[in-house]
Amino acid sequence: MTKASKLSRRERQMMDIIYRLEEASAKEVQDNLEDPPSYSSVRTLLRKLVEKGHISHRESGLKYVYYPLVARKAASRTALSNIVKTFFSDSPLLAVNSLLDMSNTDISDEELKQLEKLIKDKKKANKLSGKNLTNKKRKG
Amino acid sequence: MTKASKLSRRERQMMDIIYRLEEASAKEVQDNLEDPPSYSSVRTLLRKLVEKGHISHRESGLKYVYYPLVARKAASRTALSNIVKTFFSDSPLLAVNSLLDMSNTDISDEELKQLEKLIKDKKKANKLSGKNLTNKKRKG
DNA sequence: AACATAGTGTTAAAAATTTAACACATGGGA
DNA sequence: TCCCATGTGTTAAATTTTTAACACTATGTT
Repeated sequence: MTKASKLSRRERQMMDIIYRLEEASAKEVQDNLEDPPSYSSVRTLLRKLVEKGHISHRESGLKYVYYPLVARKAASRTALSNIVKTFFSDSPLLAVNSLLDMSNTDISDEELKQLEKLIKDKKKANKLSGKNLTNKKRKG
Repeated sequence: MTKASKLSRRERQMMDIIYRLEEASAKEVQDNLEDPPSYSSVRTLLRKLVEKGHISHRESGLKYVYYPLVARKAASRTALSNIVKTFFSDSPLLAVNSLLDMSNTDISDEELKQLEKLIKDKKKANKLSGKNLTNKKRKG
């Protein structure tokens, strides 16, 4: 029953665009929509998203620029979490696995090194908090 | 313009449930919906999803059991790919990072080891295909 | 000043989604 | 056999979503 789960199709598309671009004018949103409706329609929907509290806008010169009210990071976590629930039996690791698989040639050695470092850090954190006895799941 | 992106709100919710449960009867779908509508409504929507080619059903005893026509794995990749585009500037690695962060205490040392192995394998694959010169991105 | 351009807000029609009412089928028990 | 519980399919009303028409404001240009 998350907030995002109540978005209609178009609203969802628009939110995605705004998140992707960080912020966007009505025109930009329209340009990025598939099967874009009229400019007028786009503006109406944007206003609706404002009313619903999903986005806000500031004036930038003559026009409005819209930006999400829930920070990108938080929103991305929610989105990931939902996918993990839906497709990966609630196991983030399985999702990571799939991501690495997917992006096969897209991950350079450089990046893999970074990732290894990240994992080492996690291990360290595990040791410190002494939670690595077997397979404990916290945070229910 | 993906198939899934055309789903309406309810349809999306239902697809998620079916993916999560792998397969589900109308009753199960209804039970898992938030603000569930009448049984009759659920069935109508399910039939619509069948018509649109998103799911199919087989008879199981007296009732129908519905299952997705796009395999879970493929669907999950599409979903992840969209999130990566929307929230992680198209970088799978950033998404992995976030997943590891998110699930902080939920990943055991055991799992981290598995992950390390996974990464080693990737590195090996990189070497074999000789794509690790600097930071090449393929698959545009 | 008159006009064109590029914005905005309001409102309502058109289309799609969502819901449920009704009718029919089958199996099990009184 | 007759009824009840639990399924299904068809259809249409209710609601929400989507779209665009229209009216307005401000800026820059001739």
